[in-house]
This record gives sequence, C-alpha cells and structure tokens, in this order.
Amino acid sequence: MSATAEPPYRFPGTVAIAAAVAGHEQLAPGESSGTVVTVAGRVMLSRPQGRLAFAELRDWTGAVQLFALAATTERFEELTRLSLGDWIGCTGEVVRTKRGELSVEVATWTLLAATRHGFGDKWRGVHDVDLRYRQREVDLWANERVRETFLLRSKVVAAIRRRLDARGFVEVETPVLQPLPGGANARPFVTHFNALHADFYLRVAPELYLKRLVVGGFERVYELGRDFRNEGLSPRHNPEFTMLEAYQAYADYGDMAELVEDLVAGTAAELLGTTEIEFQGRRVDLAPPWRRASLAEVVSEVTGEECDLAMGRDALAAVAGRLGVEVDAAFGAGRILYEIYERTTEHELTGPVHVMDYPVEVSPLVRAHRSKDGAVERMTPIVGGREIAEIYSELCDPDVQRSRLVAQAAAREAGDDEAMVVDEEFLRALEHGMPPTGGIGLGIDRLVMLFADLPTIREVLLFPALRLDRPAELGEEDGEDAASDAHGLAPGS
RNA sequence: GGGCCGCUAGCUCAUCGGGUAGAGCGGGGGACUUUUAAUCCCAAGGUGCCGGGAUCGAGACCCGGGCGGCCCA
Repeated sequence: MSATAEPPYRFPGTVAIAAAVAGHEQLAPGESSGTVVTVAGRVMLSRPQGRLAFAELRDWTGAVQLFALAATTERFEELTRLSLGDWIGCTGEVVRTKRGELSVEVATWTLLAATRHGFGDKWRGVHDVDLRYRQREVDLWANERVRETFLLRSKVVAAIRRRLDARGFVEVETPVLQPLPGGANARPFVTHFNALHADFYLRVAPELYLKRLVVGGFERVYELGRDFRNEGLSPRHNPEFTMLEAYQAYADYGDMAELVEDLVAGTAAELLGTTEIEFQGRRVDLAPPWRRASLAEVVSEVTGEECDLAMGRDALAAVAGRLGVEVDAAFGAGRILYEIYERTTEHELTGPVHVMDYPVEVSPLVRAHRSKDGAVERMTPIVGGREIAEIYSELCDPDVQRSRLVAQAAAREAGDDEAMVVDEEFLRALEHGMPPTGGIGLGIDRLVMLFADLPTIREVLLFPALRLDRPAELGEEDGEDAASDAHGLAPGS
C-alpha cells in the first residue's frame, strides 16, 4: 500500500446504505441513476478484476456493491488492495452493472480505518462461541443474525418505554448500591463502600425502593435496568440481567396482567408484525387475553395428580414422592406444591398462561388472596415453558409485611442464604401508608430470547459474563497504577 | 459440584492401527475490463489449549489442570 495517510477526523454527508439504495430498484442493467451518494462502512468482500473492481461495502443498515474503474476511480490501485474489514467512505453514482447488480460507482474514496485482523471465514463466518462472546465486535460483523438480534433488543427496550410512557408511567432510577439486599430471593454481590466503612450490596431488585416511591405519591412508576444475582453461569442465567419493574397505584394483579399482555403482545405486533411466534419449536399466540389458571390446576393437568393447597402437607408430600420431587423436611404445604410445579410442570406449559394462586410461603411481598386461604394474589405468565414476568397485588400492610420479613430472616438464620432480611426503612415507608398497588417485573432478556427464538441468554447479552481466559491483573500493584494512568486521573488532584 | 463431548494455521475444518501436520478462506506477491464466496499462478504461515507420564518415538495413549458446549444438581 502507498503512504498511509492519517484517517480524517470526520467524514460528513454519509447516507445509510439501505437508504442510498432505496428507490433505485427499477434501474435497468447498465443504466446509471444520475444520483450521487456518499456511503461509509466496512469492505467485506473484494473482487479486483484487472482494470475494474468490485467490492461489498456494509454498514449497519445493509450492504451495497462498489464498482470501480481504473480510468475514473481515484487511487484505483490502492482501492483494490484494501483488506476485508477496512473501513472506507466513498462517493459515487448509483448504477446497475451490466450483470444486474445495484452498485455505487466509486469516484472518490477515503480510508477511515484499517483492520489488522480478519472477520472470520467470509463464507462460514465465526462459529466458535467462546470467540463470538469474547470478541463480540467480530461476531457482529461475521454473523448477520447476531447484529439483527441486538438491534431488535434495542427496539424492544424502546418500545416498552414508549408503551409505559403512553400509559402515564414515569421512569425513575433507584440505588444499585444498597445497604441491604431486598426485593427478591437471591444471593447478592457484596462490595465495600470505603467512605461509609460498610459493605454494600449490588441490588438483586429495585422493588422496595420503587414501592417507597409509590408511598411518596408516584402513582405510576417504573425502572428498567440491571439487577445482579450472585449465582452460577449457565445458558439461562447471567449474574447481571435486565429487568423492568412497574408499579401502579389503585390497581390489582388483574389490572397488571393486562398491562403485561399489552407490553408483550403489543411489542411483538409492533416489531415482529404478528403476535403468533414460534419459540424453540413451540407455536405460541401472544394475543390477549391470556388464560389464567391456578398453580394446583396446571400441576394436575400436566402430572395427572390431583393436588390442592387445602389437601395439607402430608398429602402433598405424598404426591411429591410419587412424582420424584425431593422435599425438605422444613417445607410446608405451599412450598411443596411450588416445588412440584417448578420441577414437573412449568417447562411443559406452552402458554401463554398466567399461573396464579401461589402459596404465601414462597411470596413474601405479595398481598393475601382476597378469598383463597393460604394463597396470594400473584401471577406468573408462562410462555414457551419459561416464566417471563411476575405480577402482584402488592402487600401494603406494614404489620403483615413485617411478620413476613421476620419469617424470612428466620429462614435465613436457619441457613437459607437466599431468604430476605428485615428492612426497617422499607417497613417505615409502608407505615406512612401505601395505597392498593399492582406491580410487575418483566425480564427483558427473556423477552428478547422469546422474540428472537434464541434458547440461551448469552445470545441476547452483548457481553455475557464468562470465566477469565487469563489471570486477572488488576489486583496487582503495577496493574492498578497502569489503570489509573490510563484513565487520565489528574496527578496531585 | 457431577457426567459426556470438544480444543490442530488469523477463521472454518481435515488428518491417524502412535513415525513430529493438510485444505479452503483470510493475509502477502503476481495475472485479469462486468464480478457475485470471482477465477488462476507463487510464496509464507503451526508451542497441535497448558503441564506431567508410559513409549525408541505422541497432536493422537494415560494422569492432572484450563477454557468452551450439552445434560444433570
């Protein structure tokens, strides 16, 4: 290559490739459009052909063939020597070649960045999943569907915000660093707050803070953000994941079920053009209303075993035994029923179905069912064998909530490290009076998996958590110094 | 945490009953005035994941470890 000119600081006037090509479908082979465009992107294929050359230029909206002629294209030789993956910007007329390919006939062009590494086999791409996750920037170029998935994810998030905003919800941000972990049964990450000389926790859920905002008069409030749970890595779990939580005053779980149905089905219709989707071989129609069925009912349907909370602990334990579900001696009737459901039934439900009438034992933040003893007003909608949301009539009574949390804390003392703790600030807020409120939690990662028909969470996370592929260096002394320097921290400040 | 499978050139993959490795693509050089994964010619490119062991000899066999995948807990 000739002398390497420094890339420009800006390259103005570009038009998206998809837009540059649009409207020229009628151009006949060999015909020129008279329209001159400037496009930019990566050269992903190159076919030099002596005194003329072809290449494929791709940006995030699409691809177009570049057509160059030694006689009319500037620095023609250099253009034919580009590596696959180099960024260029170019200006030329939209034409259709003799062989019928819509192209930009390059007049002038600029190298915007050279690549030092390839983007995989140009035909087969990159399949090594380890490489794909660790170098997602490569994956995004090598595998078209990956890019589409993540663009879809962004659209899903935007669409959900729009729908909530349209219903009068306001988005807020509550602490990620919390002095006590709360709002879900999960192990938290612990970190140290130097200035306060105290350990803090990365939130496992924003729930308790959002409810305090309802107490504070935020009648429709939501937060869409990251939660952290200190659990193992698996195809279905990532330690950090994205959750929507929304709370609506004066509403119950039935109202909130309708909200979830609208968020899911409405977004599907908007982005996929249909509510009928296929997830891992199962066809599902997301069009509301969704079936509602009690937990005992669906367990009976799937297993053929009659069961009901009212049967009592011993009878349910016997059912569990017949179904091969292990039961801890400390479990009560509700917990046993829930274990049976989780092990035998949940994955079999294609849905969409709201599973309801959960036992109070496994639902410490949910209000008691208005008519069914031992049950709470909670629904979990299941689609394609997976839980995609939680829907509650929120527990508002400070005394009941206190006794539930005290019971949780006791379980924690007894060794259940996923059990909750007593949060006095939260309880004091409830004492100020929380109106009847409905709440939802909607897993964004799972929703994207559903819409994109992908079986693993890693395919919908740009940078999923992975084991370190080399020893961590930051803990070492010179490593820390280097990090400070690299961030340009002002010396002596 | 347990079981099974995988790890070979930058990428995608071969090779073998143990005798120190190949192809396509990419990258380098050359030819080519309508290509579509262009084609053709030339040369280069390997710590066979890491560490041990048995063997005259190991990428292959044995042991340990790492990372990944799938399944189970």
